[in-house]
Amino acid sequence: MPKVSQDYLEARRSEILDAAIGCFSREGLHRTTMKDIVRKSKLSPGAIYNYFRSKEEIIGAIAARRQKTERQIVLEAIGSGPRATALERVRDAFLEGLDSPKERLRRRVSVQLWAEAQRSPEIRKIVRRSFEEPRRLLSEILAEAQKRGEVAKRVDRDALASFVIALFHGLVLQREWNSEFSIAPFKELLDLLLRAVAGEGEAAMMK
Amino acid sequence: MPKVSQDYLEARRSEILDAAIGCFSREGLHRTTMKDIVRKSKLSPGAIYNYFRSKEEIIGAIAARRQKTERQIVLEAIGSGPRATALERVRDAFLEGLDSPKERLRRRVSVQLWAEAQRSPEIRKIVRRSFEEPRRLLSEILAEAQKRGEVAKRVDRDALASFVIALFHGLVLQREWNSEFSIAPFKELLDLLLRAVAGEGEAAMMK
Amino acid sequence: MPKVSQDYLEARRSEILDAAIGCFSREGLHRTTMKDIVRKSKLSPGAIYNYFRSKEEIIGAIAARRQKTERQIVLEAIGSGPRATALERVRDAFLEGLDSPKERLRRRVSVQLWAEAQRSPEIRKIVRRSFEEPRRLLSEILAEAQKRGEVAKRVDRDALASFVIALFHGLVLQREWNSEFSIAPFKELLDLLLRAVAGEGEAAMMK
Amino acid sequence: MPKVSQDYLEARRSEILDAAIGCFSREGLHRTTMKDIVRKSKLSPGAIYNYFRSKEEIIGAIAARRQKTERQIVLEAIGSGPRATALERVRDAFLEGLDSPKERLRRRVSVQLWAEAQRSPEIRKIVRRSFEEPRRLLSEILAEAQKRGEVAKRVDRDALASFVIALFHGLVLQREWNSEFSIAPFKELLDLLLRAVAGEGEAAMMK
DNA sequence: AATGAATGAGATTTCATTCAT
DNA sequence: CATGAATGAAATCTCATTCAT
Repeated sequence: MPKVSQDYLEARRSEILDAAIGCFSREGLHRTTMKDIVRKSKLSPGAIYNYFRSKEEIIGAIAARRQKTERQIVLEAIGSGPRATALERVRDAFLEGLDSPKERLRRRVSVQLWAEAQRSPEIRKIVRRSFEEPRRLLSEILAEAQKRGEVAKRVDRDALASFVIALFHGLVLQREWNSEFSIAPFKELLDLLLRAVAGEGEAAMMK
Repeated sequence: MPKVSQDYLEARRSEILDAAIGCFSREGLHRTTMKDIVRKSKLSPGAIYNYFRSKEEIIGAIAARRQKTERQIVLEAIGSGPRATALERVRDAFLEGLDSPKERLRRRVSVQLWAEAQRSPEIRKIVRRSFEEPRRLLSEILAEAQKRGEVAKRVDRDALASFVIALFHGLVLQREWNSEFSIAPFKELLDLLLRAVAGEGEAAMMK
Repeated sequence: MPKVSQDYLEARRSEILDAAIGCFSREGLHRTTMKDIVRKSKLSPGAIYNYFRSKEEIIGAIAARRQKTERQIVLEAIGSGPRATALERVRDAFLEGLDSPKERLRRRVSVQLWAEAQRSPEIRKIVRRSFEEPRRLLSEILAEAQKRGEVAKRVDRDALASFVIALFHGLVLQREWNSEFSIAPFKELLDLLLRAVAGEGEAAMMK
Repeated sequence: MPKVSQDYLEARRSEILDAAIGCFSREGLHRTTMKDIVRKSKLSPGAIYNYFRSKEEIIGAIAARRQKTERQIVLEAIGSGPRATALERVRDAFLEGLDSPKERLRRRVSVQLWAEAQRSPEIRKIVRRSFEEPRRLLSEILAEAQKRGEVAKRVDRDALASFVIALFHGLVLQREWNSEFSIAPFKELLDLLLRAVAGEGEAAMMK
C-alpha cells in the first residue's frame, strides 16, 4: 500500500485505540495481550507497532484521547446555551454519557487508568490533567454563578468543583458495583446540593 | 514438622499481605512480581506459597482484609457514642484515615482493586461487598436519623448513602491527583449537604 | 515503465551498497535493519528490493564488490612499475588505504564479513576468494623475486604470502582496538622480515 | 532445589557459556537464538536468565572468560621455564591451541566478538583489553630479551609485540579460510623474524 | 519502477509457580 | 515448614519482506 492520506492514518490509529478499549474494558490493561488487540483490530502485530511504539503508548493514547474528549464535552456543554444553566448542561452531558454502552466501556477503562496512573508517570500526567482541567472549567462556571448570585460568594468554588468531580468519579464506581444504583435520585441529591450552596447566607463556607 | 499456633500462622499471613501492599501501592498489582513480594517480606517463594495458593489469592486476601477493616471502622464509629452523631463519627473516621501514610498506601491499593474487580470475579465479589455493606450501614443510620427528624422522610436514604460513599471514593482519587486538594472545605460541603437533606419540606426527594 | 540504462541501474545498486556499508560499519550486519538502509539511502523498501532480492544479497554484493576492489588494488600496484618493487607497491597500497575514512568503514565491514562467513556459505565463498586471490598474486610476485634472487629459494613462498596477508588482516584489527597503534614501525618490521627472507642461506625455510 | 554451593552455581554458569559457544561458533552470535542455547544447555529459558540477564550478557561473559583464559595461558607460558625461552613458549602455547577442536570453536567465536565489538561498547571494552594485555606482557618479555641482547635495543618492542599479535590474529583467519594453510612454515617465518630482530645493528628500527 | 503500509513468523525476556533437598 | 533453582507458557516487540496502488 502506497502513501495514504493523513486522515486514513488517523482513522487507523483510532480503530486500534477502539479495539484496545474493547479489550481493556473486559480484561484489564494487563491481562489484555497485544495478541488480543491484534485479533480485535483485525490488523497484524507489525501494523499496530507502526502506529504505536508500545503497549504503554497505546494506553497513554487512550488516556490522552479520553482527556481531550471530556474537555470537549464540558466545553460544548458550557458553550451551548445560557450561562445560567451551564452547570446543568455539564451535569446532564455527564449523566447521559453513563447510559451509552460505548461510554460504559470507556468508563471501565478510566478506572483502569486511575490504577495505572499510580505507577506510570506518563499516565499520571494525563490523569492529573483530566482531573484539573474539568475542575478549572467548573470553577469558572461557578465564578460566574457567584457573580449572578446563584452560588453564595463565600463558597470555596474550587473546593466545590473538586467536590462535584469527586461525586462524578464516585458515581462511575457506584454504577459498576452498586447493584441497586440508579441515576435519578443521585441527580436530585446533586441538585439539592447546588441549591444549598446558593443558600442565602446561612451556609458557613469560608473561602 | 512442628505444628505452630494458629496465631503465628495468621501473623505470617498478615506480614506477607503488608509486604504485598507495600509493593502493590508502588508498582501496581500487575507490575509487582512475586519476587518483589518475596524480597519485601524477607521470605522465600516457597514460604509464601505455603500461606497463599497464588498471587491472586494474596490480592483477594488484601481485598477481604480491607473490606473487613472498613466495616469494623464504620461499626466502631457507629457504636462509640450517641446515635444522633453517628454519621459525623463515620465521616470523621473516614477523613482522618486519609492522613495516615499507611492508610494512603492502602487507599492506593484500593484503586488497584477497583480496576482488578473488573476482570476478576473473586475480587469483584469482595469489592461489591465493600460497596454494599457500608451503604447498608449508612442507610440504617439514615433511617434512624429520619425517625428522629434529622433527615427529611422523603429523602431516598439508600440513594443518599450511595451518594455519600461515592463522594468518599471520589475524594480518595482527588487526594491522589488534585494537587490543590485539601480536606477541610470538602468536609464543610458534605456537612452543608447533610443539613440540606434535613430540609423542612422544600427538598423534593421522592422515594 | 521506462527502460533505464544499465549504468543507471549499476549506479543505484552502488548507492544502496554505500548506504548499507555506512549502516553496517556502525551497527553491524545484524543490528542494521532494512529500515536503517532505507533511511540512509533515501529510497523506499520496495525500491531497494527492486535492486536486491534480500538483505543477504546486499551483504553478498558488498563482499563481492570489496573482493573485486581489493584484487584491482593489488593488480594495479603490481602493474604500475618495475617488477622488482611490486611487493613494496602492494604494501604501500594497502597501508595507505588504512588512513582513508571511507576505507576504515569498509574495513570495519570486512571484519563483520569474516564473522558472517562462518555461517553463510555464500559469504564464505567470497571471503575465501578474498583470501586466496591476493595470496596467489603475492605468491607470483614472490616467485619472480626468487628468480631474481631477492628472496631465498628455499622460502616457501605460499606460506610467506599467507604470512603477509595474515599480518595485513591482523593490522586491520590492531588499528581498530590497539589504542597506541601506529603504522610506521609496523611497516619497518615488515620490511625487516622481507629483508630477512632474502637472507643468504642461513634462513632454514624448506618447501 | 534449595541452596546450592557457589561452585555449583559457577559450574552451571560455565555450562551455559559452553553451550552458547557451541551455538555461536556454528550459527554466529545473531543467528543463534536463546532457544538454541536452551536446547544445547538442556536447561530452561528461565534457568538461563537466572544466571545471565540477557543474551548480550552471555556474549560479554564469553568474551571476558576468553580474555582471562588467554591472559592465563600467556602468564603460565611465561612462568614455566627460563626467561630466555619465554617467547617461544608463548608462541607454542598459542600454536598448539589452534589444533584443539574446542579451541577452534572458541577461535570462531573470537572472530564473532571482533565484529560485535564494533557495535557494543561492553564487548569493545573486553576485546580491547584482550588486545592490550597480551601486548603488554609480550612487550615485557621483549624488554628482558633486549636486556639480554637477544633483541636489538633499537627495536620498538611495543610495535613488535603488536606485530606478533597481529600475526596471531591473522593466523586464526588463515586457518579458517585458507585451504592450503599449515602451521609449520608459519612458525618458521615467525622464528625468522625473531632472529632478524636480534639483528646486530643493521636493522634500522628506531624507537 | 516506486511507494510505504501491512504482514506474521519468530526473537528475547518475564514471571507465577513447583518441588527436590 | 523453608529454601531457592528450575520450569515453561506466554508476553512484548522486531524486522525482512510483500504487494496494492
